[in-house]
Amino acid sequence: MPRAGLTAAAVTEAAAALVDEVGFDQLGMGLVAERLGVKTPSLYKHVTGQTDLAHRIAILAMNQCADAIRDAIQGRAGTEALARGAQAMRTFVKAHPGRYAAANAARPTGPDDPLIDALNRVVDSWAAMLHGYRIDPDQQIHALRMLRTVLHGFASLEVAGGFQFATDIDDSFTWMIDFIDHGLQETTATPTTSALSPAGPHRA
Amino acid sequence: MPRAGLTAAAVTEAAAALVDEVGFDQLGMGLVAERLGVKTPSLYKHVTGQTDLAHRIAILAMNQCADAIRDAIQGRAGTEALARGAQAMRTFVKAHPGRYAAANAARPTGPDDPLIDALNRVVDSWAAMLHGYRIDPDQQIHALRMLRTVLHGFASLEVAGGFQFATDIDDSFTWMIDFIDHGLQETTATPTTSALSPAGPHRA
DNA sequence: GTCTAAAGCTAATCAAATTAGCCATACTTG
DNA sequence: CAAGTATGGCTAATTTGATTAGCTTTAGAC
Repeated sequence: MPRAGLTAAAVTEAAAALVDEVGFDQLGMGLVAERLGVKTPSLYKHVTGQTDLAHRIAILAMNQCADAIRDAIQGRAGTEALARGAQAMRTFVKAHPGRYAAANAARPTGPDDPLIDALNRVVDSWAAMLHGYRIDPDQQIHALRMLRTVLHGFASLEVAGGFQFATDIDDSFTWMIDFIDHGLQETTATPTTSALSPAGPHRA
Repeated sequence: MPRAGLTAAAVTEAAAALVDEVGFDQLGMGLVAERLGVKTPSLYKHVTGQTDLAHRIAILAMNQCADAIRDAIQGRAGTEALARGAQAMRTFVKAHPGRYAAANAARPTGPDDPLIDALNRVVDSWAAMLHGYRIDPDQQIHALRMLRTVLHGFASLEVAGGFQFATDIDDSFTWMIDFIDHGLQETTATPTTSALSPAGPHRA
């Protein structure tokens, strides 16, 4: 009986492709093994178990996502970087819903978990996109978190089928990014009244 | 041996309390039964299985969430309604992370699934909050989706521990809501350039 | 006071992940 | 090139947890 020549990376890739097709909640060792033309226990020679496998999918996903965003915003800044980066993110998630779900479910196992690096790569991309705007340093962190929130929230809702039967999701997405873009351009502008804090707008 | 006097609702409540404590991914029939002082198979007299139970938790969660928001925005409108509704949402999710996760994982089983009503109740609350702003009818849907995106995204990231070790999450949240509020107030104002669409700002 | 539907229980079944232990393969080294 | 060894993959066994079968007893209806 010939050997399959598997590796941890190969198993992870196969599993990632699987969850993109059938959904992350359908991940199973049996399905992965079948897809690789191998018996289930063989997988344990490459990954320690299903938990480990899911974790590896998450790391793969975040690194691929970070790559996609980096490529999209190459050299651009401000409005254009925001628009392209956001679109790249959304495109990635739509193409790979399963591995994105895996990434959402994953939790770092320790301080030196490679998942942390992968997540940071994505966040760094968002931060790079914000550099084009003249944002008060005190507000940088808030703007960055808003960006994460919006992009993650949209991707998450879309993958989960939250926007049911709607055909104009694309319009809503571009509208939303426009909204953010305009707001960011005015973040350093004249103060008005604040919704939650009596002090003023966009305080830190 | 006396009877426990269970009911589908009681089982669901117990399970919801459980997942809020140990996390939705730790939901198990055994743990729920133990908490109710009953043997595992007894639960099947009230729910058809673990899938059904998770679904019921989701419905409970969304209805409770909708109630909390409704109470928070009682009679208010515009900026104030936005601020209070958003806070109510976040407070609920922080207090009940497990059932919120259940709601995220749930998917309607059909057109008359009560989960749909529950979800709609929440969305209706967001819509009510927007009524205070003078938003172009064509843009209402986009603004509503943005609101969903932001509130879900923030709650989701926070529950998942996405903002690690940060102490000023509250500040970021209020900042973000302020940002949205200001943008919404200007949505009907003078046009500028658009990030993604050549036509103009905030188009439908 | 019986009678019946439903609640809980024990015991059995099933599915899926995981572990144990065996054998063949493919490098490695003399 | 042959022998040695670590590793990949397999079959068989174990474990855990959900689910089902079938029995027994309770609690409300008549």
